Amino acid sequence: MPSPICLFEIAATVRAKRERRKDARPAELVAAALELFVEKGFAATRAEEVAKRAGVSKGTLFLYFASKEDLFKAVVRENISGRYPEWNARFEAYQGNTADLVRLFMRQWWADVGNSSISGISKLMMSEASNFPELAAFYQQEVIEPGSALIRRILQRGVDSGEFGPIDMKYGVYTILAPM
Amino acid sequence: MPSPICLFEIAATVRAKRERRKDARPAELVAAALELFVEKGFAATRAEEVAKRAGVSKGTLFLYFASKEDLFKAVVRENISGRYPEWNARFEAYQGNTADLVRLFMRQWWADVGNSSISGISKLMMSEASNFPELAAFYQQEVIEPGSALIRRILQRGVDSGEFGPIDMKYGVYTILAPM
DNA sequence: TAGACTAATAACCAACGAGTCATTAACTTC
DNA sequence: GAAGTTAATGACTCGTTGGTTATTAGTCTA
Repeated sequence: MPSPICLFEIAATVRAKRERRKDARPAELVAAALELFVEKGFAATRAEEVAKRAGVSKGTLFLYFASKEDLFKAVVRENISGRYPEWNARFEAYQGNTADLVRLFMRQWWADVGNSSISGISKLMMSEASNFPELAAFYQQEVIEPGSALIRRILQRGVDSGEFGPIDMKYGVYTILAPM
Repeated sequence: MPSPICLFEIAATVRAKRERRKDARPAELVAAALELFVEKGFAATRAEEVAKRAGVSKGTLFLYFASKEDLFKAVVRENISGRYPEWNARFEAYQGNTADLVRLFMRQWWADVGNSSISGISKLMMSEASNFPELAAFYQQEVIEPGSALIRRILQRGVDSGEFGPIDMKYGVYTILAPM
């Protein structure tokens, strides 16, 4: 008697059970977590659900991430703060005038973050920060501060080159950051 | 030896323990719940916390409300849908031109809802609707639909009296509702 | 193919929070 | 002030979820 056909196995994306793919798991888990966190919020997302969407068991999730908060941090690093080095490098290398640089920067941000599901992460932090002070502090120091610093350096460049008048840096940074 | 002074009893608002105030409890619980729901969201707010802020035990909360969702519904009724009858009556009684009525209506809404913590409830529903379909349906039918109906009647009045051109009602309602 | 190594799992545990209920004590009535 | 009524409590249950671990089974080497 032939073994019965499992409908799930027809889907191209389906994989055998208990497959060992150590190097692919973290990225897949982070991707699943991003989707679910944005969709339902951090607190409302169940660890087991993330695991299921990534095609593994809950135990496997905790094999790669020490806690749910740790998983969240990985999502942020992978999608936001991990991009700062590249952005910083691009800023250092830039040759044109600063007004164009500001425009370039904001377009880049929109393409990489604002226009995708990643922007949901910032909204998330806004509403859940009070319930997860640990994560709020992490986000502040890993995302907000480096981002502000980059903007400040760009503005300072404009001031130094005489393109911009002397700006109050604090307000200048907020002016750029607010629409984001 | 005189009994020691309890600092808490100095505050004017503090009340004796186990006070029996059946008629005041529901309103106090609803007020506490509104604060906390807006502050932390529905799911993240603990029933016991609401009770504590209202100065009663958790058991007392469930003496007056069958469930946490029921408490939420009471908050919505008390602060939003409960005001529709008055608003409807004011609309029926209104004598002037419809453009002014629209302005009046929006100012009223801003004064009663938009400008206070109650507007937090709508934001709340937006983000938590997917996790609490029961509440989403309630909100839709108790708040959104009557609200839309009222706006529609106001616009229809303008069309009937010849003040407004023939509007597509669906878009007209959204145009008013969106900024709210 | 036997055996070592380890990725993956599923059963398990502890903490927490919604909702319940037997008990307590504040009022009312006689 | 004794007895009856009921508002209020806090200790309890039960389901859920973050996190752990003993066991299972792929993979690699000899």
